[in-house]
Amino acid sequence: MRYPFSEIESKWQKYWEDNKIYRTNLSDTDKKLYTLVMFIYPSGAKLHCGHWYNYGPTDTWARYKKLKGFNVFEPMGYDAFGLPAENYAIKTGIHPFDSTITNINDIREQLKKMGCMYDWDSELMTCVPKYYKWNQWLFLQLYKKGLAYRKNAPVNWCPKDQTVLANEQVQSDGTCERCGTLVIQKNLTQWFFKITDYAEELLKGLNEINWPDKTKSMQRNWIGKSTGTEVKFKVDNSDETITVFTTRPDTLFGVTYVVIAPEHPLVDKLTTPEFKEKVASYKDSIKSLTEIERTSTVKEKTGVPIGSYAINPVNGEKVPIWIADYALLTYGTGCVMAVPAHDERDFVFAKKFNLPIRKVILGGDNTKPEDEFDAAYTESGTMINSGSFNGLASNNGIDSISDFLEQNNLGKRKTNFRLRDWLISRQRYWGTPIPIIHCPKCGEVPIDEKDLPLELPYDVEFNPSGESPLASNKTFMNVKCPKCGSEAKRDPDTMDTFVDSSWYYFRYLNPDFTSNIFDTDLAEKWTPVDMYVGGAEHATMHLLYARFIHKFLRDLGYANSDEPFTNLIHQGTITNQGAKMSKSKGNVVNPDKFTLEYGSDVFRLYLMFMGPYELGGDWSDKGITGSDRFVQRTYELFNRFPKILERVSPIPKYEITQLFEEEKSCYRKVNETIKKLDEELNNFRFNTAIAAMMELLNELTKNIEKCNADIQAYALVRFGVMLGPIAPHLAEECMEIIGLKESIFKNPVWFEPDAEALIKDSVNIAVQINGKLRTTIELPLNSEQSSVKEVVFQDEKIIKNLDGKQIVKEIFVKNKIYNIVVR
RNA sequence: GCCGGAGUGGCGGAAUUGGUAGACGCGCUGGACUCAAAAUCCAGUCUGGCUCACACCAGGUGCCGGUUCGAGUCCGGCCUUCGGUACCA
Repeated sequence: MRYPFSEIESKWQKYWEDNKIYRTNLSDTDKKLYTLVMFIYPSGAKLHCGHWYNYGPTDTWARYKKLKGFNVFEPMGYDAFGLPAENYAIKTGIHPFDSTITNINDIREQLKKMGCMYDWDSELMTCVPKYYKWNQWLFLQLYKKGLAYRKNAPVNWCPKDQTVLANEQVQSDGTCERCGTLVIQKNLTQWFFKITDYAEELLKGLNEINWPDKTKSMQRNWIGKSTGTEVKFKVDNSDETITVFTTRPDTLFGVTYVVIAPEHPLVDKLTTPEFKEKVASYKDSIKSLTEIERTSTVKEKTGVPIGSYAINPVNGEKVPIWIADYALLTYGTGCVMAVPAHDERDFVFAKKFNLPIRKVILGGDNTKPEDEFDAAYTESGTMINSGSFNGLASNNGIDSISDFLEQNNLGKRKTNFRLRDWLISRQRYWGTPIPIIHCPKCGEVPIDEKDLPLELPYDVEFNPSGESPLASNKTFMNVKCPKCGSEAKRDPDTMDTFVDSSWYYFRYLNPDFTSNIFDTDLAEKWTPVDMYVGGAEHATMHLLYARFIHKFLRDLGYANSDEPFTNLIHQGTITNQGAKMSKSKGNVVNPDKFTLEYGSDVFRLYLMFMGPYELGGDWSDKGITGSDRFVQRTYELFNRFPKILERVSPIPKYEITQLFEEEKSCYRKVNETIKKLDEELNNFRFNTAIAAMMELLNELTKNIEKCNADIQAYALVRFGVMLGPIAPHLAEECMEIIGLKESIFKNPVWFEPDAEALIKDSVNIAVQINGKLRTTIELPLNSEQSSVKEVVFQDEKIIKNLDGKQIVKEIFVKNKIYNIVVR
């Protein structure tokens, strides 16, 4: 009979739900295991293959741990605020709240049909006041500590989505992470979270977590710590001082000009009258360029001198001051000392504008002071042309010159980070309102915590106008100042949705908690998250923000750990014809097609069997029949032994030497599979785990009929339990068929392999001549060299191959090879 | 440019510390069952040579070189490809 997946899957899903099999007892923290997947964005596109690939295998891991006796907590929820719902509303007129709730209801049904062991009592969504109230609370705590602040700054603006974006949300080609539109720069007053205060700790903490190296290194690069020295250059005929940041103070004597970012406030002050016009027109010319064009490494560098001169603090030399597009206002001091001889960018610039190049380091191929360069020498070496520092190794020169500068108050050591503060305001409707009132008299006034939540009004004109939709809602905007009572305005912006996701894992523990952001008693016991699984695309966004907020909450006394996610795994990306699946490309594969035809166990199995989990791969449904056949054959196998457990009770261990051949073969394979599966599942190697199960099925199909009933029961029970994580519905059904009375997930059990069954009595030894395989011989396990040798030299093929040759050496590796080296 | 991952049959992919390359699955070929088909089951399937067949021989893990008795695995130099990043002083 064909496996009736549809009835059976709904039967067990109902059973699991009715019996609350997956309700986690959070008060039992012995062997607690918090397994989490990145929560789902409830778009109209519903569950796609990528979600399945994330959730299915992770649930297999969670179920495996559950059977191993862990108290597993595996929740699911909805990252429900965000742009797509609002864009959908603009297009269709359907309110974001309504479409989001509809989508959530649909997606919940889809999720339940996947058959994951989610604790549905812990479900949460971010778009409801009982959740986002705590975003506002969190904002206020950050505000109190000076970590939430407003400033006017050049920001990334997406013309299509009509909102600002964080640096992290702008892709490397300068386009919007969400919609792919080219991002432009705008000066706006925006809210920031001061993540930079935690830069050093965010960097150090990476050493303490078990995350993919790639992700850690991406975060390291993103944080971009750089240690160097700030050097003060006096300006000739002026009281102003230019402070530059350099990582190479050892090249200070090689400075031949100084560059300031064109937008730097000093530029106007230092431009001499005769250069005013040139400078103004240069600034105009780069204004029209986007940040990306301006900072493109391909583009030729441009710049103009501004007429004044800076004085090198170590040698008193006057060098011209330039403005150039390659100096960035947002990094360091916005001013650069240029050393063309030892910096690539300065070199190219100096060549182009005929500025002097002075060598101060010798080393490598660069051995003669008078030789001309065709490229900058950026390595270390011996210092020359550097006054009293001549002859010093430049590596030491870094310290010596820094010391000199600090002692003479000409500069100081400084650490810079590439990381910028997190821009969190968005000029959009569908998000958390910012709990600040702007009073003409008192300025920024935070809302009193007891007045939270500040609810997002339902009736809002959300067509994009470049202004926050909330601004047009008078009843929302107009408010009395809580401090002085005068007419004031609310902040019209909403928060970046990454604020929602930066602490949601705490909230799952009790999503209905009302007296605080989350239940801190539970949080202390259950966080950090033990295993977090989600896409690598969040490496420098969500995964960085969550670490920051976690540390902040810890500092408030709300968490007792330093990091939110102890272990992290990224599932690979499933592509279609080489391209990322996306609605706009029209290459999205709908999982329903397969779950309706084969059932969710088969689909889950197939996704896991495709290849290594972290690699992903290109979608193809070619092999899904293989997973289907595995399920069919398994079902048939169990149906051959109905209620066998009511007739016999296998003992935990059999003496393998007492079994006859087929029994021995089944018994051994069962125990080998337990061992293999244990290792593979534990390490997210689902493809090889399933291969092992297929091997076991092949073995049992072939030999189980010939075994005694107690061995049959022994094998089937183990096979069924191992099936539990990888095909849960099928496993429950199979176990019921053979007479188990209760769900294996209600009374979790996992079998240990019988060590004696894993020891083979004979092994194949490869016999090689000069490393080339000539034959294999079967011998008892652990045969010594002398006895192996005896057999080897009686072998016809070996005798033939050795004919006329001189034996130089023989190499023997026990149970593996016997290699004869000849001449 | 820089950082990281990946290159193995027709395809997805397996291979402990270097020790029998191609597990498992798909597909394909042949056979059984069937009036026939589907499904299922059995056998074969890295390439080339030779053979009725078994056997046997040679070659083979992106390319070139090296270390070693022995390299898919280690080392050096490339090529292709997929991610990330973009003048960060």
